[in-house]
Amino acid sequence: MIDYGRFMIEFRANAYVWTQVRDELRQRILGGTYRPGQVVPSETTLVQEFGVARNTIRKAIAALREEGLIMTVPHLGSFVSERPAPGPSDPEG
Amino acid sequence: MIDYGRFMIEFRANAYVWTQVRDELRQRILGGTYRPGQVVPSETTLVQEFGVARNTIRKAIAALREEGLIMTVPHLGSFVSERPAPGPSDPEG
DNA sequence: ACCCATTTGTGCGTATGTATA
DNA sequence: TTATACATACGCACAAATGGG
Repeated sequence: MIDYGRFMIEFRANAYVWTQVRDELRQRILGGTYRPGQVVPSETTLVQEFGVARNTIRKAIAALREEGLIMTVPHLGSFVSERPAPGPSDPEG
Repeated sequence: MIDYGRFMIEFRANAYVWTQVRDELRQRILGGTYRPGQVVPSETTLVQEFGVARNTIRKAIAALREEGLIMTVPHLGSFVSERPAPGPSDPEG
Protein backbone atom coordinates (compact mmCIF):
# COMPACT_ATOMS: atom_id res chain seq x y z
CA MET A 1 0.00 0.00 0.00
CA ILE A 2 2.68 2.45 0.99
CA ASP A 3 5.47 2.92 -1.46
CA TYR A 4 7.60 5.64 0.02
CA GLY A 5 10.68 4.23 -1.61
CA ARG A 6 12.34 6.69 -3.88
CA PHE A 7 11.65 4.54 -6.91
CA MET A 8 7.88 4.41 -6.65
CA ILE A 9 7.81 8.12 -5.96
CA GLU A 10 9.62 8.67 -9.19
CA PHE A 11 7.22 6.55 -11.18
CA ARG A 12 4.15 8.01 -9.56
CA ALA A 13 5.04 11.61 -9.02
CA ASN A 14 1.60 12.56 -7.68
CA ALA A 15 1.16 9.58 -5.41
CA TYR A 16 2.46 11.23 -2.28
CA VAL A 17 2.61 9.17 0.84
CA TRP A 18 0.03 11.23 2.66
CA THR A 19 -2.44 10.93 -0.23
CA GLN A 20 -2.01 7.18 -0.23
CA VAL A 21 -2.69 7.07 3.47
CA ARG A 22 -5.67 9.35 3.00
CA ASP A 23 -7.07 7.19 0.21
CA GLU A 24 -6.60 4.02 2.21
CA LEU A 25 -8.32 5.49 5.25
CA ARG A 26 -11.12 6.80 3.07
CA GLN A 27 -11.60 3.35 1.65
CA ARG A 28 -11.83 1.91 5.13
CA ILE A 29 -14.44 4.46 6.11
CA LEU A 30 -16.58 4.16 3.00
CA GLY A 31 -16.08 0.42 2.96
CA GLY A 32 -17.25 0.01 6.53
CA THR A 33 -14.01 -1.03 8.11
CA TYR A 34 -14.26 2.08 10.24
CA ARG A 35 -17.94 2.51 11.04
CA PRO A 36 -19.83 5.72 11.79
CA GLY A 37 -19.46 6.80 15.37
CA GLN A 38 -16.45 4.64 15.89
CA VAL A 39 -13.05 6.04 16.61
CA VAL A 40 -10.36 5.97 13.97
CA PRO A 41 -7.11 4.35 15.13
CA SER A 42 -4.86 6.81 16.89
CA GLU A 43 -2.12 8.68 15.12
CA THR A 44 0.48 6.57 16.89
CA THR A 45 -1.25 3.37 15.85
CA LEU A 46 -1.47 4.52 12.25
CA VAL A 47 2.17 5.58 12.37
CA GLN A 48 3.11 2.06 13.34
CA GLU A 49 0.77 0.41 10.88
CA PHE A 50 1.73 2.47 7.84
CA GLY A 51 5.34 2.98 8.83
CA VAL A 52 5.27 6.70 8.09
CA ALA A 53 5.86 9.83 10.12
CA ARG A 54 3.21 11.22 12.39
CA ASN A 55 3.02 14.43 10.39
CA THR A 56 2.14 12.40 7.34
CA ILE A 57 -0.66 10.65 9.19
CA ARG A 58 -1.89 13.98 10.47
CA LYS A 59 -1.94 15.39 6.97
CA ALA A 60 -4.08 12.51 5.77
CA ILE A 61 -6.38 12.83 8.76
CA ALA A 62 -6.73 16.55 8.17
CA ALA A 63 -7.74 15.92 4.57
CA LEU A 64 -10.44 13.47 5.60
CA ARG A 65 -11.64 15.92 8.20
CA GLU A 66 -11.98 18.60 5.56
CA GLU A 67 -13.91 16.14 3.44
CA GLY A 68 -16.33 15.68 6.29
CA LEU A 69 -15.60 11.99 6.62
CA ILE A 70 -14.34 12.27 10.17
CA MET A 71 -14.49 14.61 13.10
CA THR A 72 -11.53 15.14 15.40
CA VAL A 73 -11.98 15.76 19.09
CA PRO A 74 -8.79 17.02 20.73
CA HIS A 75 -7.29 14.57 23.23
CA LEU A 76 -9.88 11.95 22.32
CA GLY A 77 -9.40 11.02 18.73
CA SER A 78 -10.99 11.18 15.30
CA PHE A 79 -14.42 9.67 14.81
CA VAL A 80 -16.16 8.56 11.65
CA SER A 81 -19.02 10.86 10.75
CA GLU A 82 -22.50 9.43 11.01
CA ARG A 83 -23.35 10.18 7.41
CA PRO A 84 -20.05 10.25 5.62
CA ALA A 85 -20.25 12.05 2.32
CA PRO A 86 -18.69 10.18 -0.54
CA GLY A 87 -15.14 11.28 -0.92
CA PRO A 88 -14.17 13.43 -3.86
CA SER A 89 -12.66 11.69 -6.81
CA ASP A 90 -9.18 12.53 -5.66
CA PRO A 91 -8.66 16.31 -5.95
CA GLU A 92 -4.98 15.76 -5.11
CA GLY A 93 -4.25 19.08 -3.42
CA MET B 1 33.87 5.75 24.17
CA ILE B 2 33.50 3.59 27.26
CA ASP B 3 32.62 -0.06 27.06
CA TYR B 4 30.43 -1.24 29.89
CA GLY B 5 30.04 -4.66 28.39
CA ARG B 6 26.59 -4.92 26.99
CA PHE B 7 26.13 -1.21 27.32
CA MET B 8 28.00 0.96 24.90
CA ILE B 9 28.10 4.54 26.01
CA GLU B 10 28.54 6.90 23.14
CA PHE B 11 29.60 10.39 23.93
CA ARG B 12 29.47 13.14 21.36
CA ALA B 13 27.38 10.93 19.13
CA ASN B 14 24.25 12.99 19.36
CA ALA B 15 23.25 16.32 20.75
CA TYR B 16 19.58 15.54 21.03
CA VAL B 17 17.95 16.40 24.30
CA TRP B 18 16.49 12.97 24.83
CA THR B 19 19.85 11.28 24.26
CA GLN B 20 21.47 13.61 26.75
CA VAL B 21 18.83 12.77 29.31
CA ARG B 22 19.23 9.10 28.52
CA ASP B 23 22.99 9.28 28.92
CA GLU B 24 22.75 11.16 32.19
CA LEU B 25 20.27 8.69 33.63
CA ARG B 26 22.41 5.80 32.44
CA GLN B 27 25.39 7.32 34.22
CA ARG B 28 23.41 7.58 37.41
CA ILE B 29 22.36 3.97 37.16
CA LEU B 30 25.78 2.60 36.31
CA GLY B 31 27.41 4.95 38.78
CA GLY B 32 25.17 3.84 41.60
CA THR B 33 23.22 7.02 42.11
CA TYR B 34 20.14 5.00 41.29
CA ARG B 35 20.71 1.57 42.80
CA PRO B 36 19.21 -1.75 41.74
CA GLY B 37 15.73 -2.33 43.01
CA GLN B 38 15.20 1.30 43.73
CA VAL B 39 12.73 3.42 41.88
CA VAL B 40 13.87 5.97 39.37
CA PRO B 41 12.47 9.46 39.98
CA SER B 42 9.08 9.88 38.39
CA GLU B 43 8.63 11.37 34.97
CA THR B 44 7.23 14.54 36.49
CA THR B 45 10.22 14.86 38.82
CA LEU B 46 12.64 14.36 35.96
CA VAL B 47 10.74 16.88 33.90
CA GLN B 48 11.27 19.46 36.60
CA GLU B 49 14.89 18.52 37.17
CA PHE B 50 15.99 18.48 33.55
CA GLY B 51 13.64 21.18 32.44
CA VAL B 52 12.45 19.26 29.40
CA ALA B 53 9.14 17.96 28.17
CA ARG B 54 7.65 14.82 29.57
CA ASN B 55 7.69 13.18 26.18
CA THR B 56 11.41 13.72 26.07
CA ILE B 57 11.83 12.10 29.47
CA ARG B 58 9.66 9.22 28.38
CA LYS B 59 11.75 8.74 25.26
CA ALA B 60 14.91 8.53 27.36
CA ILE B 61 13.21 6.16 29.81
CA ALA B 62 12.03 3.98 26.95
CA ALA B 63 15.57 3.76 25.62
CA LEU B 64 16.94 2.68 28.98
CA ARG B 65 14.15 0.16 29.27
CA GLU B 66 15.08 -1.32 25.92
CA GLU B 67 18.67 -1.51 27.11
CA GLY B 68 17.49 -3.53 30.07
CA LEU B 69 18.76 -1.03 32.59
CA ILE B 70 15.35 -0.39 34.07
CA MET B 71 11.94 -1.96 34.27
CA THR B 72 8.77 0.09 34.21
CA VAL B 73 5.71 -0.85 36.21
CA PRO B 74 2.62 1.08 35.18
CA HIS B 75 1.32 3.42 37.83
CA LEU B 76 4.24 2.66 40.09
CA GLY B 77 7.36 3.81 38.34
CA SER B 78 10.56 2.61 36.73
CA PHE B 79 12.95 0.52 38.77
CA VAL B 80 16.64 -0.10 38.27
CA SER B 81 17.30 -3.64 37.13
CA GLU B 82 19.29 -5.93 39.39
CA ARG B 83 21.75 -7.06 36.74
CA PRO B 84 23.62 -3.96 35.57
CA ALA B 85 24.85 -2.73 38.91
CA PRO B 86 28.59 -2.11 38.78
CA GLY B 87 28.55 0.45 41.57
CA PRO B 88 32.08 1.81 41.93
CA SER B 89 32.16 2.21 45.69
CA ASP B 90 28.99 0.60 47.01
CA PRO B 91 28.27 3.25 49.59
CA GLU B 92 26.45 2.29 52.78
CA GLY B 93 24.83 -0.85 51.78
C1' DA C 1 -16.60 1.60 50.95
C1' DC C 2 -14.73 6.16 49.72
C1' DC C 3 -11.73 9.96 48.33
C1' DC C 4 -7.42 11.81 46.70
C1' DA C 5 -2.73 12.37 45.20
C1' DT C 6 0.66 10.09 42.47
C1' DT C 7 2.29 7.85 38.37
C1' DT C 8 2.40 5.85 33.97
C1' DG C 9 -0.27 5.39 29.53
C1' DT C 10 -2.31 7.57 25.88
C1' DG C 11 -3.50 11.12 22.54
C1' DC C 12 -3.82 15.50 20.14
C1' DG C 13 -1.90 20.35 18.92
C1' DT C 14 1.96 22.80 17.68
C1' DA C 15 6.59 24.19 16.33
C1' DT C 16 11.18 23.43 14.67
C1' DG C 17 15.21 21.24 12.23
C1' DT C 18 16.90 18.37 8.60
C1' DA C 19 16.93 15.99 4.26
C1' DT C 20 15.34 15.44 -0.32
C1' DA C 21 13.34 16.38 -4.86
C1' DT D 1 12.21 28.34 -3.47
C1' DT D 2 8.74 25.19 -2.49
C1' DA D 3 6.61 20.85 -1.10
C1' DT D 4 7.06 16.48 0.96
C1' DA D 5 8.62 13.58 4.68
C1' DC D 6 10.85 12.24 8.96
C1' DA D 7 12.54 13.19 13.64
C1' DT D 8 12.74 15.89 17.56
C1' DA D 9 10.64 18.69 21.16
C1' DC D 10 7.30 21.17 24.08
C1' DG D 11 2.59 21.72 25.76
C1' DC D 12 -1.71 20.20 27.32
C1' DA D 13 -5.35 17.05 28.74
C1' DC D 14 -7.54 12.90 30.13
C1' DA D 15 -7.70 7.83 31.49
C1' DA D 16 -6.47 4.09 34.43
C1' DA D 17 -4.25 1.99 38.19
C1' DT D 18 -1.91 2.18 42.52
C1' DG D 19 -1.61 3.22 47.36
C1' DG D 20 -2.33 5.87 51.51
C1' DG D 21 -5.72 7.78 54.53
